[in-house]
Amino acid sequence: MQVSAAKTHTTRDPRLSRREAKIAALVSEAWELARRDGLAAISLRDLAAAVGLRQPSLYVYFDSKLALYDALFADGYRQLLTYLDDRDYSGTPRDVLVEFTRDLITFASADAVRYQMLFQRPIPGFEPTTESFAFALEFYERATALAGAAGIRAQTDIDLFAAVINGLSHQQVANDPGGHRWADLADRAIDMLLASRPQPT
Amino acid sequence: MQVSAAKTHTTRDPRLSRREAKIAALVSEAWELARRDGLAAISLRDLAAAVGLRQPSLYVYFDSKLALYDALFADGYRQLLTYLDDRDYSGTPRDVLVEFTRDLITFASADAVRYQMLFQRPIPGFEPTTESFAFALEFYERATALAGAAGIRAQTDIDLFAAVINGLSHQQVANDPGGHRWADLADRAIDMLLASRPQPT
DNA sequence: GTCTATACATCGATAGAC
DNA sequence: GTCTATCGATGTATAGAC
Repeated sequence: MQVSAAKTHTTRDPRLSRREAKIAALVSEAWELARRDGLAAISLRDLAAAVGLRQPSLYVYFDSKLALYDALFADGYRQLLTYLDDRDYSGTPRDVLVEFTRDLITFASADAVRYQMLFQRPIPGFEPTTESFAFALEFYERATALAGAAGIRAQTDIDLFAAVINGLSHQQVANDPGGHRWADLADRAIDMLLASRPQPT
Repeated sequence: MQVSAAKTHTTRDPRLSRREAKIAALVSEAWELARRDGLAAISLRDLAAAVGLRQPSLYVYFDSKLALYDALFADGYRQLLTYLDDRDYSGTPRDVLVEFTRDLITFASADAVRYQMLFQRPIPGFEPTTESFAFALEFYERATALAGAAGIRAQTDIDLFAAVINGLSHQQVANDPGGHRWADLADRAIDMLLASRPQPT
């Protein structure tokens, strides 16, 4: 958990990789602070202190506070994609979709603040950059691909699917953080979604 | 919209009611500011200026900023309950539940910030007082009563119902504010929920 | 109830030395 | 790349006159 990479690609340049390691440490500490005080309440002074720097030194690594949020956004989605990579989905498309749903709820439930950042956008004035948003798109493509394989293809079907996944995750995070009360409803939820399609495949 | 009452009961004392009118105006202006800058970014200076006061004068009406948030929380639920009161639900329990769901999504969609305050709790450190939370409980009782009448009574059924309603509202607010793309899915959502119960009534 | 004045903390960001 | 020093803004809250 919380393992992060500052960039997608690796590099051999020792100067660059040291910089990236520092950025990764800053991002990791920022998650820590956000879990303690809330995302919006992260203070650059606290963050700097947590890694043994003074606050102005952070501007070497982030142009602004919004740039830090952008790094968190990208990092969160990178964590999500890695988490999904590490799972191997087997079985019928229906079973795969159930597993995927359960995993997603579990991932959300493991870190409320991260869930907030990825799916609720609670920072007024923050919009992810195109680069960071690409990770979000990658996730949505994977999700719709799995749903499509199980027969959820019409736009209204996808809308309803998205709403149910989102609702389950939210209830899990808000009312039973770290638990699995709503994650356990994943199979029922998928079955009812599949059964509700106007014209079955 | 945004019509608010500072207290549930009315009073004949002209001094008290003037005070209440002022509080209501402050709450209404606070919603306005929150829609502009976000809930967490409400500034007491701005709020005071918006009603022709100086910032310290607000402390005559609210003991602290959290007290203002508490007033907003209570006001939002009062708006929701009033909104539901004004609708007359007729037909089968299933039809009533569909209407209720649609209304809820519409209400949420009409004001993203209000939705945030009532259902997402985005202010770190803010917890509603028992008095204000009573309005929330009143709402949840009405919702579970309507769901129960349609046959949603088991805890897992209620959990799934809550997740679906919540997910539909969230998607509506986040992706189509003011629209009805997810509100239109209410009847399908209710039917699939009713059909998914392990043991039908 | 409203005001002025102010205390006091915290914040993001910049300038410039080293 | 890191630092000290500091700016300028903003924030909540209180004291005390009127």
